[in-house]
Amino acid sequence: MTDLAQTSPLQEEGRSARKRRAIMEAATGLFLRNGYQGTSMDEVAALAAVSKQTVYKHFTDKEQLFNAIILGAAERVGDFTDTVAAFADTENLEEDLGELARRYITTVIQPRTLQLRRLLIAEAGRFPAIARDYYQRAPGRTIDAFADTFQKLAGRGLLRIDDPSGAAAQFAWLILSQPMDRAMFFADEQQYTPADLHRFADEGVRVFLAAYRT
Amino acid sequence: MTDLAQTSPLQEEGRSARKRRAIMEAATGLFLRNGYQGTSMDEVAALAAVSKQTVYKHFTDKEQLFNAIILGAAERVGDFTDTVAAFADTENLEEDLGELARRYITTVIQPRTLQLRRLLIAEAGRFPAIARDYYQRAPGRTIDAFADTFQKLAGRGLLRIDDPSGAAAQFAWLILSQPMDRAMFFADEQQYTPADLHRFADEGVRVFLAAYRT
Amino acid sequence: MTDLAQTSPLQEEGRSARKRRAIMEAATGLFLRNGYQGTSMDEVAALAAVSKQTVYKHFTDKEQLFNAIILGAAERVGDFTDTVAAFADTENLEEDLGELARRYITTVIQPRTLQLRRLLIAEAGRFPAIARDYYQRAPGRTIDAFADTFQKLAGRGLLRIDDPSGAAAQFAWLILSQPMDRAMFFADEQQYTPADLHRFADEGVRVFLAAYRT
Amino acid sequence: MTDLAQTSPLQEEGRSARKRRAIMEAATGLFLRNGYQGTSMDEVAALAAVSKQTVYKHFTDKEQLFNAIILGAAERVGDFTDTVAAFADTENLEEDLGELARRYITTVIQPRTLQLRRLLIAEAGRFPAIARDYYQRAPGRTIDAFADTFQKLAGRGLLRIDDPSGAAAQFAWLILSQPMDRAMFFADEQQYTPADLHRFADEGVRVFLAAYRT
DNA sequence: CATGAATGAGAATTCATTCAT
DNA sequence: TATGAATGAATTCTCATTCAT
Repeated sequence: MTDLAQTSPLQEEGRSARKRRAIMEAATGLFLRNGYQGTSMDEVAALAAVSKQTVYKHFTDKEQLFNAIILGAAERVGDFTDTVAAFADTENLEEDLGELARRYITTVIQPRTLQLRRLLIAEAGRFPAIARDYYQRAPGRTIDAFADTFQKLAGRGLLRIDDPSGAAAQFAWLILSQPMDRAMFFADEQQYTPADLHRFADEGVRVFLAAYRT
Repeated sequence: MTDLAQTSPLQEEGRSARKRRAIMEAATGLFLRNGYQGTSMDEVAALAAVSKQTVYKHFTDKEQLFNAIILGAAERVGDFTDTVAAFADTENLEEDLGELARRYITTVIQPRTLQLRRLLIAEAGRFPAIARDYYQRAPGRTIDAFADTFQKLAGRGLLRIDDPSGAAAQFAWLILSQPMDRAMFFADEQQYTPADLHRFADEGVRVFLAAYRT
Repeated sequence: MTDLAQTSPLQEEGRSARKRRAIMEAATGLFLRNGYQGTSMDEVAALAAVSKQTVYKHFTDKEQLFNAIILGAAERVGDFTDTVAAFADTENLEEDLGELARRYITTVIQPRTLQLRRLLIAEAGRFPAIARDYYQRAPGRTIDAFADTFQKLAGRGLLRIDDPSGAAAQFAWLILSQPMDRAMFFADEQQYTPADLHRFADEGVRVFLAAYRT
Repeated sequence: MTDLAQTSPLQEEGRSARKRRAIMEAATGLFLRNGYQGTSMDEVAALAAVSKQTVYKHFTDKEQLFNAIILGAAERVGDFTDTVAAFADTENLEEDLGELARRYITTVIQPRTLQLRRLLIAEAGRFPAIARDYYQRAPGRTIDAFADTFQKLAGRGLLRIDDPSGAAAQFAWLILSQPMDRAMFFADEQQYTPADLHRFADEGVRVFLAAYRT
């Protein structure tokens, strides 16, 4: 009876939606690990424990499945813009920026995000539109948020900045580049401890403030 | 032996070596453009204008061919270490570092290098050893050279640096990150003019010196 | 029964019969356009807006569905026998035969009829029984009617005919062959205007009468 | 040694050409019997006793194979134009035209030709270009030859003809229609004896001459 | 040694038909 | 009764690799 209840029509999520979710989860894992060409529809169906037909009924073809997977994964990438915007009101520039940087790098340098990034770079030739899309959203949106915030801080006389966008990009990469670059080339291994990441954040903030603080 | 002598007695490079080169050139282009799985041995043979058997005579299998291609392409990536080392004797820190940065970014941000980088990131899961190898050499070696040079400059009292490796990495990425990141996601399009690149170099140098100059 | 009554007590045609009709209409169009193998049960169900199960409830399998479609379409092919029989009483042989021929060709050379003919020829190997059946009815029945009528006209001394069946077949094909043949090979295009068809009819009648009129 | 001689390089036809012929023969039989969709590339390879790869190396895809088969089969359809042209000099109109008609129907009403015709009609929707092509050549070319010859005979005062093309078409179909039509709907069975065919020819000639002889 | 053919598997996709709900 | 899912095979086409000539 309990078992039956799970599949009963009273559930909010129907059989169909459940299967669709199973397919997406399976495909996400496989695409992220093995890439587009390295993932077969058979594998997806098997891992999702559905028939190939069901996969094809939910997603017209492999390309559409890939698209859906990427969009889904990209959505789940944490949104950091609000946090960045809030920082514009800081009363303690150095400390708050340090804290922001630490949270930023900790958010971005996560296995899922890095795998997604690697996958998109790998498939940029085959799926230019998807790559472009992702590029503009992550970390593009966050960098834009930084640019806005830096401009406000410049308005408050706390920073001296000519080109907020350029400065924001410099800030972001000062913090992220080293672990990100390493992660791109080391697919499987564990990468960095939180302490490591904090150090990158702190060093990046130090350099940034040396150049841009009034 | 007599037979062979008849066919190419005067050639400096035997038929075999010539064909090997043809195969490598064909495979390099194809792998860089289409990736590992996107390149078939048939295509390689056809583009090199040799038979498939010849390909397999020279390279045991597709994996070995890929290895050879990557090593070959990586070697051809410009060596910048001497230039960096020479800079340790500078009499004009700001100007010379600016010039160095401009040459650095111009060297690195080249289609071939970028394609190679994308390819390696794409195949990092399938070929961890190759990716690791490349990571440590390029831009690793150049960054090491920067680290050495920055330490010498610190010794000469021109810079104030605790962690030369970290500072070198920051320097490199301050300059390269933005165009590099963009290039990773935009496979085909033209990317940046020399003037654009110079601006990245100049801005990077400015920030770096603000943080590290005595 | 009570339950059923609730769902459609007033309908003349039950839900079931309506769906059956929808399936047949959908299948007819698809089979005629795309052939037997070119039509999938999925398409049929989708176009008829019913579930596949419903299709299978009404028609055991694809073959039976095809059979039903052909029979239905063949029935709808215009019956010309009465018109032909009436002509036996003509008082004006040449003129009435011309008129008859014009109506004959106009009736036969119609998209639906031609598509059906092409379909049956295409599937004659797979469905010999159906093809045989259709062959004997259309235009077989009409030709038989012509044979009867020609014999009567011979009895009235208006024609001189030894083999009424043969003469009837000659008459029919003298009129139909050219546009029919063309239509078989040109699946999509518009074929002939009414004026064209009338010319074929007139020319056919002229030749026929030259050979068979007393 | 005898066996080896068959495959020696001294043969005019190389291995490759031999395989190509084997594939075409196999495919011709299968396509003619089972149609385009009813024939699988696996079957073709198996019947030709070659690997699927070999099939695909000779013919890019199924469509191209089909094209080649049709062209080959259409070429082998007997050319009747010379015979028809020679008839323009006849000294014995009725007898020679009868003889010509008998040879004509005997040539056309042959299993291979009929199968090819049925196949082309079946696939006219999928391959309009091929169907059009065939239509214009066979029996189009022969009918054109009849038209030329009839015109010459009219010039010699032996026939009275306004529209040579129309008369030629009438002539051809007067002779062919009945067995052709039957053959289209009866895919497998034996159809007509030579005597039957001669009767169709004679009757057709009789009617034609009644209408067109001076 | 090098070319064409073969192998044997695997990929994407589709189909007719049948369960289970 | 009718819907979505499942089944299981088939189809077109490609691939890496290996023989045979």
